[in-house]
Amino acid sequence: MNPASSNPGGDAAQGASPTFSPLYQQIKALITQSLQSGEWKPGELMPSEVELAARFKVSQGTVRKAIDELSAENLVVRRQGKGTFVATHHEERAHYRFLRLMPDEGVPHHPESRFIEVKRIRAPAEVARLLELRSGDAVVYIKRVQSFDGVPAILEELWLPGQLFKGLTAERLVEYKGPMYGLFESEFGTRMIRASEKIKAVAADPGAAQLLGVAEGTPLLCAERVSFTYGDKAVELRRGLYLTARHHYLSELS
Amino acid sequence: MNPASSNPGGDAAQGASPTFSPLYQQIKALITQSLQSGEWKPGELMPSEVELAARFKVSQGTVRKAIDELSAENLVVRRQGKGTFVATHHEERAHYRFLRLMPDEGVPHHPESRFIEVKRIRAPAEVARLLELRSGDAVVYIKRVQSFDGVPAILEELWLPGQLFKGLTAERLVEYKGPMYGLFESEFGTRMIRASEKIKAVAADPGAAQLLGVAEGTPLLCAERVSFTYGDKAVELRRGLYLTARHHYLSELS
DNA sequence: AAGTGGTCTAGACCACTTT
DNA sequence: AAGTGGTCTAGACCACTTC
Repeated sequence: MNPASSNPGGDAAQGASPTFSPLYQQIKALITQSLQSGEWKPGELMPSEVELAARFKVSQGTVRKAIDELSAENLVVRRQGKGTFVATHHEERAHYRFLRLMPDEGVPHHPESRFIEVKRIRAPAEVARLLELRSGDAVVYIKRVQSFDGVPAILEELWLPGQLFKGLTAERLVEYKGPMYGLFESEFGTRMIRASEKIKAVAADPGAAQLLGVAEGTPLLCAERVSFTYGDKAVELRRGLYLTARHHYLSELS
Repeated sequence: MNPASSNPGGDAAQGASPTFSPLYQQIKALITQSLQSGEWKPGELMPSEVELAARFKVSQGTVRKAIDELSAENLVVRRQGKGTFVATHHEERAHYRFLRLMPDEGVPHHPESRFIEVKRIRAPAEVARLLELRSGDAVVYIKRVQSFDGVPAILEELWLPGQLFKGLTAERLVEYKGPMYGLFESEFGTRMIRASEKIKAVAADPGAAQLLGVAEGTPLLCAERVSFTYGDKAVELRRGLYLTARHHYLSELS
């Protein structure tokens, strides 16, 4: 009678794929598609649960469970009495999800950037492999130093798929205020959803030592990050060297 | 009519506290108490949702939501068709939740331990502060080296509240096979629920260099961990020095 | 007053496991 | 066949926000 009871037969418009999934997972996938396609933009209010339930012809409870998971994955933000909003990098609370370097004392705050180099190059083999590109594809290369209160603490290199970041120039980076992920989201339509970091301890080479203002051989924390957007697509490679004299990398094991 | 509708008045046996919480949160707290008290032990099967619903006089859906959260926090494990089990450190899948050092190549596996020192001491001020003890309280101090395939990679020091780990000796540690957290859980009734790590890069001092078989000054990753049991009570301080030549610390940002 | 997400209930059926 | 967790629905009421 109701549409959901036909679920076991596979009622969704997903084509005749051999995999079945619960209704709420199918709804979640459909909502994710709308997020990815930009039907609702970052920061915007999404349709209410009741509207979505009507649109997908399922009960509100099913939509609710789908949105529950999207909320847990930080793709959307629920606000009681107001509605559900598309998550955005343009808010304080989102900033520290990807910035794990904390001061040993005092409250966290944002570093200032100084860009050393911004250019377009052909992807080296290693970069291409991690970004799932072909070796030689165009990538944007960025090198910058970040400082807290004028004291350098982070030396960072980034590689971004040239395809996705066509108009990215040094000027845009310099004039933009706020975290880079905000720029990527607003200007290039690419939102970072999650990331994975591999961390090592290394000795500062001459170049890093000079830029960070420390002695050659100083132990630095090296974090290699691969960031993913919708559909687990890799869209950023980042290698950061962190000076941990007065800061630490915070990792919550839960 | 039904017991839940009296919720807004505060129906639970929590005393006349000024804070109100949803019914499922109260149920969650009651279940957590039973877990903490050992009414159901690690690895054991818990009562079914239907039984718990009857016991607490709420609907199955409310118990379900409570257990959903406990499951998300890794306090319990659900298995369809079988039931809900109390989480335990005695299973492969639980081991890598607190062991983040991964080999750069190949599949993760467990290190072998060699204990350097095990003794009872008075807590230094810094240790006491982090473990929320009084300075001078008894603590168990452990120092060990861990190796992968015979190659040293981790130098670790631990401080544990003496109160909680009364019978902990070097012999117990040496004869016990498997992760220390399994020993703590089975023999001392203390389960680690979550932990917080502060990570820095440091230079190997003479002692560390000798034990890890590297040159003095070699960059090492230093992870200072505070672990918590039920009720967010700190019960372990651990300082690990990791050799990251062939391994890395894995951090998922999500 | 109206709309939103948040909680709670009750009942149905499904998928999986064990007896 | 019986029991378990997993999904789905429908309806009620609450807390919060806005008009």
